[in-house]
Amino acid sequence: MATLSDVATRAGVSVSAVSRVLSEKPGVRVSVATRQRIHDAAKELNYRPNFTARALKSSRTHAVGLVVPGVTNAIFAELMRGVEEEARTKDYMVLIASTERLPEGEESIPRLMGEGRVDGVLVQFGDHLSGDDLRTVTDSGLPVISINTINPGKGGSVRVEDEAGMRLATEHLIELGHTRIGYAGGVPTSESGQRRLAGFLEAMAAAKLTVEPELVTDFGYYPKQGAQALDAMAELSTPPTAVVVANINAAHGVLSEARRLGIRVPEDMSIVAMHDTWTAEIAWPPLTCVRLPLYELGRAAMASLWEIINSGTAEDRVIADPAPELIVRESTAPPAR
Amino acid sequence: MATLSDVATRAGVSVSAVSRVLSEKPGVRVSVATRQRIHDAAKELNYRPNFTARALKSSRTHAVGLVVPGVTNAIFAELMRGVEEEARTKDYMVLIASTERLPEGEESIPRLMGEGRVDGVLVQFGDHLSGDDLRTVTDSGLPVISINTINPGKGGSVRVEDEAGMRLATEHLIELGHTRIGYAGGVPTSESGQRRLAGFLEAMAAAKLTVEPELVTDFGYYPKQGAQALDAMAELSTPPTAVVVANINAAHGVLSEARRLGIRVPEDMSIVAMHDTWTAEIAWPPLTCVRLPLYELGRAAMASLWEIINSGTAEDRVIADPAPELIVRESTAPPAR
DNA sequence: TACTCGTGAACAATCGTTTGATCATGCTAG
DNA sequence: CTAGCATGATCAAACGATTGTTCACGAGTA
Repeated sequence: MATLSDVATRAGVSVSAVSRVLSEKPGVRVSVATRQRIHDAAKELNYRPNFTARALKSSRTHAVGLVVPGVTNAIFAELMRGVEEEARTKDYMVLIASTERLPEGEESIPRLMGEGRVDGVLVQFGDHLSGDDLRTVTDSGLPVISINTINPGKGGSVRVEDEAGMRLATEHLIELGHTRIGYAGGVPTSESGQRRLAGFLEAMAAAKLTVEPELVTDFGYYPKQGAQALDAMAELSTPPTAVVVANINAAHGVLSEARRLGIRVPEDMSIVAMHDTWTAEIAWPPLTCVRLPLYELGRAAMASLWEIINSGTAEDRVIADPAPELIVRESTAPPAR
Repeated sequence: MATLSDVATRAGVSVSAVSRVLSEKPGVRVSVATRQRIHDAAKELNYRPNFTARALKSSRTHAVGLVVPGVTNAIFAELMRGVEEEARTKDYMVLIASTERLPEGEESIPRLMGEGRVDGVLVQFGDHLSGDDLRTVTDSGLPVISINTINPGKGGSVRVEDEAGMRLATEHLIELGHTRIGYAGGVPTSESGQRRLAGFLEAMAAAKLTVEPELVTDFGYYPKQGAQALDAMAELSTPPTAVVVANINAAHGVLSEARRLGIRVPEDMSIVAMHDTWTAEIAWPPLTCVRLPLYELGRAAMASLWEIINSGTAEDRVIADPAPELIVRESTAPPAR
């Protein structure tokens, strides 16, 4: 690896001259001739600025951390793609820190943040939003953008229109003629989970439909928990004719469980799910979903983080463009009647 | 952020004393009392070594790059989970670099590697293994482990038993009684693609079955290309009664296309796919798959990279434990007869 | 001629750690 | 009583880049 001083020697100038020329700051006084020699030398040696040195001097690493509950799900993938792409335009790199399967007493989050490895952090706590973790993150003093959760401390947040999305999903079922509608939600402590439930309740109320407590579950966002939710509803004396599932991963669980129980979808029961990932299309029946702009959420999150890094200002943003959209596939139909 | 010299001041000793004590090198001569004071001071100030400074001095960043074709697929997720977990045990961080949607002339790979950001790189080029990219990577002088491709230059590689896996899949269909078996493969330039095809051909040969060229396609590993493959086979005068699909993502495409064309799986056609991800279970019918140890592949890749970083030795490894395993679900059945 | 001023470039300190070299001290041995 | 030595700690030079300050030189002005 060629260093600045290698280039300097080859060009016959001082290190500082090289630094100034190559960093292209406005207002540097260097003659055209030297400038040229420096550029030539740099090219010949294939010079690349050493990132660690630069980071040490400037205390900017040009890297951000992305803390997510797990990497093996399509929702995360969409989000991450957005983050990655925006990061690229900002000349940033993304370090993934998954909180999945963290061994007890694991230190990776504090370490990621405390050692000056990153300029800021994007946090999406999933169902298991641990108070401790959250505090570690916000207390670190690093710029933080929290995804789908209003940041309790300082720091901005970015989220999607969960309520509107949920309303869309619920209204779709109502329009189809369903009146006995179940809700399979996430754990109640999660903020976005609360917003989704609110959206469901609003839509039901607007249609003057009653919501029986036994039809509202909150097991969680994973396939197994979706299955659990369906089990709970199936054993009721009169099960719902349609279920709104607050997360597509859980919806996949609902689907397999329905198959196991001999419940036909959509003939016996309609299913509509939150989030539209590519897995919705490969499911059977293909899932009717509400598409939330996850990719855009990722981009916005990274953009906000960049802003707060560079200007110190944190804002809470709601990503409303594109608006939540209902994608009708084959898991919903009018009630059997 | 407290620095070494902050700690030194508080403990009333020199910076070097602190450094030596905290880095716990064997054979440092420091009195118990001083040692104690240093530890106390460090704790009180919540000292954490600055990563950039350390990296600059030691030219070790304790980070590795993971270059993958794309992040939005379950195969990658498995792999990455393995890499991540192994990295954690080695006290390393993982930087993701996706080659997906790289704008023309994008420099992110050379930059990732050339600027001393990472100590080594894990590369998995997918279908689009670009010669240039590969060269950039191997020429950089950085430790490199290539995943599923024997490294053309120096540097180790790590792969799974593609042939054996493919044989397993093919034999399953043969045992079910199929004789006219199609093969939907990846692009022919990929090494693992060649190995898979070889495995298929071996199994067919061993059973003394003929392989008609028109039944062997090589469109690629993505859903759309799987669909293409099925289209090509469906328009033959006598389509195959079973198809081996060299990648589960492509198999999902095959499945939807089959539905579109009115081909029932497995009644009209059996499908067996390579790779067993969670999406196999949510598909309809659930896909019969061959499970390759992708998670273990990830771990092994990271472990190998770590070795080459620390000892300079590169080895080519084949991950054979656990062995490829056939997971029979509902996409395969005896031929219609 | 002496002075100022603008220009182009070099000097040198700094970021936080690591680490070989050095030094002060008290003790043992000759 | 002093040379020799182990011990415990400090000094100081890096690592590679950035950046405020200084310097040398020639042109322009009084």
